[in-house]
Amino acid sequence: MVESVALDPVDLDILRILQNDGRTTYKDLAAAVGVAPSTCLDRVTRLRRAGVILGYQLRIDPAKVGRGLQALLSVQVRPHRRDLIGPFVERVRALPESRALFHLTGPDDYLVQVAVADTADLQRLVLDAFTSQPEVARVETRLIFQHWDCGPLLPPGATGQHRQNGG
Amino acid sequence: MVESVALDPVDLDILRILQNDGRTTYKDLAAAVGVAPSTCLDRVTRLRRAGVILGYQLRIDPAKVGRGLQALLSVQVRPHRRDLIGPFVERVRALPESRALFHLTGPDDYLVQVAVADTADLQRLVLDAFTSQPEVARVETRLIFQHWDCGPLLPPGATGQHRQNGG
DNA sequence: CGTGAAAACGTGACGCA
DNA sequence: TGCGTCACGTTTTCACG
Repeated sequence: MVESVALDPVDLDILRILQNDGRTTYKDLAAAVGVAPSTCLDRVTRLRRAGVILGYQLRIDPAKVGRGLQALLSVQVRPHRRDLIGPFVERVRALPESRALFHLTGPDDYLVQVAVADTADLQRLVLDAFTSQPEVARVETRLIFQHWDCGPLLPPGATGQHRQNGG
Repeated sequence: MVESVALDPVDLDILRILQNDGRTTYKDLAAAVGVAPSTCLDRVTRLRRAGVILGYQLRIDPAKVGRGLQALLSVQVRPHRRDLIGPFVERVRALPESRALFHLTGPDDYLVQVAVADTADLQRLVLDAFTSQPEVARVETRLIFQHWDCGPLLPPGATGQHRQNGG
């Protein structure tokens, strides 16, 4: 089990700011959280080594790059055995249309978020990459009308409320 | 109206690299795509103004900040009227546990991805923030065993027109 | 779109509470 | 032990060809 890392209020502030703008300079970061730039650098380096910070990612508007339609595919993989679901997961992850993949409890084993050009492109994807596969028992397609990325993962005002469990 | 922007191979290369590491320096970017650093800066500035680049975001390991459990909530909002779904969306977006929110076709109107500490926390969230609301007709909770963020949004080898028949 | 220069920044070493 | 001050190498960024 992954365990929580002890995070100072300073760490939380840094994470919160970097979530809104990952290219914030250490100088601005330092001014915002009230410490020296070198301290910020030290904190960020430590957070990255601790695995709290996984990376910095660019957010792109899918519609602007010819992927104006998004959908969710609920997929049943039957039989649900390791030797089948492993390759299935890898194949789905390798699709350029895939954006996210969830392994879930419940009757629908997997949920795949895909971004395509249009409905014809979606049909092609479902037929060619999913229903044509022998291990795929069922696919249910739902279009995404609208999609919101919710705010920062850290609670906005919880500087210090975080459980700093010693073990 | 959202429209695809004409993207050079250079633009696509830049986007692809920045998606893997949003803090890549313009110098490294320039060396990777084969243009001058100032040109890279110009391209990125233009892409940001065109709305292709939405922002730079830090990726954080939820488990490391006390959010080791994730779930998907399928929510029916009835009646499905604007005056009800507007506030519902805003309320869900404001929850610190919310990570993403989808408005979908099909019987389940909304899908909410949440990150919580444990099952007790999840139960509290479902009861207090969802089933207690009058407009929420039904909530179905599915735990997320595993979650994959899929590769770059741009097709890996499509240096050219982004409208390309993949095979 | 590339070149070059100036300003700003990242990034360590060192000293202090 | 952790933080701040300082200095240097690098990067960003702009005007110009």
